[in-house]
Amino acid sequence: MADKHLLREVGHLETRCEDCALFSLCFAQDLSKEERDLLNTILKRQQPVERNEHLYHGGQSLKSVTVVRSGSVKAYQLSNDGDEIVSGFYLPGEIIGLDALASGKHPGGAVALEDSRTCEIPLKDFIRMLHGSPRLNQVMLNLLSEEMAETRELLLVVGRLDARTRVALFLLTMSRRLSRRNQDPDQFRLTMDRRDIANYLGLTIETVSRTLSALQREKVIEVHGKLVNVLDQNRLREQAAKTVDAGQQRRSA
Amino acid sequence: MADKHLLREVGHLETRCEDCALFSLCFAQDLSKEERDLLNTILKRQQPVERNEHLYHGGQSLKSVTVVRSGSVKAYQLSNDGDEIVSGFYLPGEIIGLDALASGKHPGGAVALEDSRTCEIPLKDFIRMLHGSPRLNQVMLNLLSEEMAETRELLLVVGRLDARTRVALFLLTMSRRLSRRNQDPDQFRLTMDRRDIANYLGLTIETVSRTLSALQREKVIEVHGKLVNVLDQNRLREQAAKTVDAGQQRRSA
DNA sequence: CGGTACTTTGAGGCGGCTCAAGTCGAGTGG
DNA sequence: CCACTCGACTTGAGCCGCCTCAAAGTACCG
Repeated sequence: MADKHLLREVGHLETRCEDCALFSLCFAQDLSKEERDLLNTILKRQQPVERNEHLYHGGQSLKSVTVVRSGSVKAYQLSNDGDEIVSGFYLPGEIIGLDALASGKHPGGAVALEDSRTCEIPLKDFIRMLHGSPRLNQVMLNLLSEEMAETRELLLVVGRLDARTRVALFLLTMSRRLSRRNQDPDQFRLTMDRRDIANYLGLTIETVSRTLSALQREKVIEVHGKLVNVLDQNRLREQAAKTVDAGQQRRSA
Repeated sequence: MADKHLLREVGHLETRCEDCALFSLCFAQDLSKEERDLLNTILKRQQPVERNEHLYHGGQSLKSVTVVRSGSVKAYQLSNDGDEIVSGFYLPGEIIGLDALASGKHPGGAVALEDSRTCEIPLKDFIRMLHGSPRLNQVMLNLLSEEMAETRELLLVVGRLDARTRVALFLLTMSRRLSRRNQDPDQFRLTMDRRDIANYLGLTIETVSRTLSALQREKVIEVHGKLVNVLDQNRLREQAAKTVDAGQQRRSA
């Protein structure tokens, strides 16, 4: 705990956004030089979050705009009956909790999947920046509608694709996102457990596990717990592209 | 066609936003008086759209911000394999195609489900207003994140609930939305066909039909083609609230 | 009225859920 | 360092809901 507070202080002293390794992935790159200078003075960098620690809870009011600096974060909502619905996973460079921008209240919660760090802009400062910068507004609208597109994509995946396709798509997406962060696209560690994956994909734990095993049997991937080794990108892509057609579902259209 | 052009002209002459019957449902109510005065001068009112006519196609660039004035509209996206994915239905007072605000290009298309009318703000004018009005920015962010919340809701519905619950929720939602527009919440006409409903809910036509029939057999509703008569709001709500638990799915959480 | 598109209804099969045992792996205490 | 434990993951058997395929019924429009 003492450590933590120490680190929070140290954060201020760190690099400027322009020098951050994640700059090319961060929304800060879309700002003008002046805006970034301002940002550099107010940004609280490298805030540590422990594994399983909440960044915020559902219903809580938005305190700051948060970018994942390292580690990974799970976002979820609660259904009417209190079930957790995993709505997304966030990797370094991505902004968390944008959906609270409008109402000022987080519709769901966010938890660190591993020890992580974040950069935070206090809401007050952020709002002030928003008022002064049409460009920042544009950037935010962009981010929101990007996330919108992603959610729509997930809608398609979760509602209409068979289990094998969902899992394949999940692996591919993770691979792609991780590789943009300088990790090996063919060998990575999933930071979330099977429960979270299943929940995210709208499947059961058992089905996810079985599907992973099947893909391994077919030498498309290798799995050892959270470690994934993609043996055959192409065939994995095929699985993901089958989109529908096979199993059930299709008609419509 | 001649008629149509005539009407487009006449549109300009109509009422001001403040006098519109839909004012309380329209985003215009959130603007300041000055902003609204400006809006009144640039808004193209009551643009007619024929049944099955497209408001825009996927990939097309955003020409104007559009509010449904009367009738109803279906929004859809195309999946990789060209399947239609119905992403929403829009009723009078609702804004269409906001998800194109960021990129400037519509990710999907929109078609009128019946002869309808719209109010349109040419994009140029709208952008100009955005630059001059932090408030309008806020309103837009609000609308976008509202739509985000809705899509997330749909995600839950489509991915995790059984057919009966999905259909019940759909009916309830339509009922609620229509009643806010001064229509009888217990007796209404669905403007979309079974195919669209099924697609929207991630089900097949047959399943939707069977479910409606079942609800009718149980005297919860009465259906005659597109006409729906809710006989027992409470029991319909029960069906929708069962959320999961019954059939399959649940675990997670 | 005949055609076409939409809707309903039925029979059957399959994917994924449920329930129920394992197996594995990391952390703990003897 | 090993035995133990507890949670995470895997695997299997069986069942159920929804999809598929097929055909009949119904409404709308020329």
